[in-house]
Amino acid sequence: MTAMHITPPVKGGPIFQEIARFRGILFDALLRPHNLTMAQGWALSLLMREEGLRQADLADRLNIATVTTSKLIDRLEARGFVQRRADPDDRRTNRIYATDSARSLFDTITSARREVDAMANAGIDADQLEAAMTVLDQMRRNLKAALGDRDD
Amino acid sequence: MTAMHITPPVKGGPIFQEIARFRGILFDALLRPHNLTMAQGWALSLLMREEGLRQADLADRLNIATVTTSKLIDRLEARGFVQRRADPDDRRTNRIYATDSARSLFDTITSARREVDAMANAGIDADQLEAAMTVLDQMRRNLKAALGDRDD
DNA sequence: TAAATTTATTTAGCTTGCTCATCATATGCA
DNA sequence: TGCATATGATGAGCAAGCTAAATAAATTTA
Repeated sequence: MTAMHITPPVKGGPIFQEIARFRGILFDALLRPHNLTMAQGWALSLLMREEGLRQADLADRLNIATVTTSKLIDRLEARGFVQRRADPDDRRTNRIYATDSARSLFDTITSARREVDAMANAGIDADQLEAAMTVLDQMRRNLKAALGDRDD
Repeated sequence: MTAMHITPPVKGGPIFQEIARFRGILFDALLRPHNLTMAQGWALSLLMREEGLRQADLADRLNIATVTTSKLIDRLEARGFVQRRADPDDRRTNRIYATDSARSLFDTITSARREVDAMANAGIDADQLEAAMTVLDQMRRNLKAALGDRDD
């Protein structure tokens, strides 16, 4: 008989997808009462710190495609959290500004993030967590580089 | 004057979302020539190992909502990778079977996963990687528990 | 047995994200 | 100056998730 082949439990598995998804569900649930989502929260956090970003800048900061910012800003604008203003020096460009209504949610967003982190990191040693985050940061850089190498 | 408050670079940041998304883009690009996506690949991998899973079983294994499996299986079926068969003992239930066409892609899926892992893990010490994965596994369990606690 | 509850799947509708393609405007080079 | 190329935003269309709600069938309980 041939060597028994026990299929291993799919080494890496979709663990990154799962963690991201679980975090998103919890985050969204916390923000939902404020008519906000996690993705919108990340975008607003940025826009509160950097006034008048262009959509392309925002895409760059969030590591998403520029086309994705279009509809994201549509929704933020529809909810009254941002304004698009024409750039006086470049007629192609929009400058995005967070409204006061958005700013009033800053603490909400921050504490939702802390809450999700607390749930995720429960029972994990601080040093091990720190080391793991360092590894994750390297992964992100590796993957981003791999994405860049695709077309350029 | 009050203590200067320098906004920190958003501690955790959306690093989990970014890694998951980057991995997905690379994975999808590798599988695209075979008319397959990452999510479909994970599902097929499972269905090849466990014949005749119900849709709810599949959802459970993949940690996705049962409603999500519905359309996922629609697409897999449309591509000829799976078949839905009626369960003879329970008329509510579908049993899902991977086709030969799907089975012929097993190696493709496996090597795509290896390729993405290789890109992500480049230059990372094996022990550190192992330790990080252990931390991630704990995070996943924590988050899944937190999700379960929401309604139950 | 009949009614109430649970379970499996699906439909409807939303959000996020992608690729591919388009349009308008800037910029750079001959 | 004038054309070619690059850039900023958007539109169309698809995939994968979700929540909420509907339907049908099975199971439990009164």
